[in-house]
Amino acid sequence: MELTDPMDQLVAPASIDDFRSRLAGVIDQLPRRLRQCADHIAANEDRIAVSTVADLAVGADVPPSALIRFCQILGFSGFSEMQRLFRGAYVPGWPDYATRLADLKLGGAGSPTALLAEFIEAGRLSLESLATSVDDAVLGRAVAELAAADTIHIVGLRRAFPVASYLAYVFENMSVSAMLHDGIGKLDHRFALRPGDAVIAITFAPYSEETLALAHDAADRGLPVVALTDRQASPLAKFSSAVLTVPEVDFGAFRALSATIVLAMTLAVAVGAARE
Amino acid sequence: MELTDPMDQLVAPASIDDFRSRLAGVIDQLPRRLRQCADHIAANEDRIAVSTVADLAVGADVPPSALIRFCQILGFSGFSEMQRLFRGAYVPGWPDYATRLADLKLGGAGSPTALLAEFIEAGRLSLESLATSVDDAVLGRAVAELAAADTIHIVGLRRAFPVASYLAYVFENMSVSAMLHDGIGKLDHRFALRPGDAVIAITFAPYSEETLALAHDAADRGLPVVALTDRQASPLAKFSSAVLTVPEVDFGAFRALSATIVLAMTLAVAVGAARE
DNA sequence: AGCAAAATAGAATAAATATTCCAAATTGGC
DNA sequence: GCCAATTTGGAATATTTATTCTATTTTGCT
Repeated sequence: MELTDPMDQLVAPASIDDFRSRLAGVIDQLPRRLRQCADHIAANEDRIAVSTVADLAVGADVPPSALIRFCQILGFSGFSEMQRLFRGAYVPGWPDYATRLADLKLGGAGSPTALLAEFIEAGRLSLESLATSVDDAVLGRAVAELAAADTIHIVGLRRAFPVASYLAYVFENMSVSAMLHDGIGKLDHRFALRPGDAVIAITFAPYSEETLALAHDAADRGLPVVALTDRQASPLAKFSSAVLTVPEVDFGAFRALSATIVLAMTLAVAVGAARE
Repeated sequence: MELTDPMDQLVAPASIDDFRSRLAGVIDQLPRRLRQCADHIAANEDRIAVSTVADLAVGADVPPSALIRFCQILGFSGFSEMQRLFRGAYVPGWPDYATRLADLKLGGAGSPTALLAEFIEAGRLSLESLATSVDDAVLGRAVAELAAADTIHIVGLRRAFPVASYLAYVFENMSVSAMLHDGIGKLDHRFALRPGDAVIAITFAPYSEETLALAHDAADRGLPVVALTDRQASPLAKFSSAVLTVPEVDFGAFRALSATIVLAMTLAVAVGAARE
């Protein structure tokens, strides 16, 4: 085979699909060693992002240099470039997103329209990421627990308050007995939480003391606590029976709540439906 | 914090769960920089396997050495060992958003995950149409008017209340003087609205009387009123100086606020930026 | 079988990446 | 407001990892 075919050299595959079709195009005119590379790579596409040349070479049972020649035949400059494609394709857009937003300095932000475009993009990505990250089993458990409860207590302050109030609104519309704790009358937790009730606690870093306290209190009394939070290691996780995490992109101190609101709405509507 | 606690040094976390609980155990006794590492790592667990120290350090906004110290506190010998753990457990999530969404829908009509898929889709559509439907000129005018105001009055009840409270939160964080009218003390409009102030009114069909009344009142006194509503023919349009419409896609009887929240955030951040 | 063209292995080198270390800055206790 | 202890940043270094190069082997052709 002609290794220096100028056609192949010109440009590297720009997407995984591109990569696949290019691989399919050459695979059966490759000599033995390179064929081994192709086979092993094709069979282990999902490990390219996290492997070294040496790892893959051992797997394919070829010397490292063969693997690199193989990458070059596909149009990459070397293994690193191919790996970059696979690393970047995984949850596309996320890697440099936080950085991009961070670069958008508040003072230097362009027109409101440009800002809007950024936030729309952030919201879109958050929703996509929500789709792939939600744990069906946990969501199901959360719905079941809330559906079985007498009264649902909702607590979420500061940044989480809009979500909490939205939940309260939807529950009310569905005639589900719910109580929104807004932290104004701070003493009422202990009297309001009754056996048979359940709690939805919403908080993001920096976690609000009052929210944690109420959730803690409820857990101590054996009530189910559903957590809507930003990560598994959240302090809420310690005393929650179901932890739902929402991957949301921050902008400075601000957080677009698109994904959180959508998840909250799902929870509320599913609970309402389950009660009928 | 004692960095050389012998307990932590002894053995590296053996699993991701182990890692998470160890992280949760130390996270709130870490000093500033290390705390940043912890936050960023926790929020980007899924990228550890495919990132370099430098990448993550940039994301966390710390020097690389801080990140490595952080890994060591968790019990690893360094970053590489931590990465090894995540590479082993790595299962690529791939850009299979579409597939995943389809799977969710298949969860069976009525199941929480099927619902979630529908809401995510509705949210995405709303955001996309927001991008194309916003009138730059109107948005610019709204920002200018609000930026010039002394105090910004925010009114939005029922379904719109989460958006209003979100605006109030963001303004507060940006030290913009704002007042959230929650309809509890209904008499105060007339005394609160002062010359030089401006109003953001948010309402969707069926339009809330109180919101319209406050907006009307403000317009009568010559204050600028920015409307966030669902269509140009909204009753708010009559007495608003800038009408921003949000094309929110309904799913059944329910409306997600994804696009509305994003537009509100843009407004708030742009106003905050313009004030500096 | 003999020759030219292509392919290969592995050692040598280059590049990238991780880690250490210590002077400087910060924090907390008094 | 000072001192001791802790934390931090970044330059220097060590290590790992990728890539190139070339002598050697294999292949395909006559």
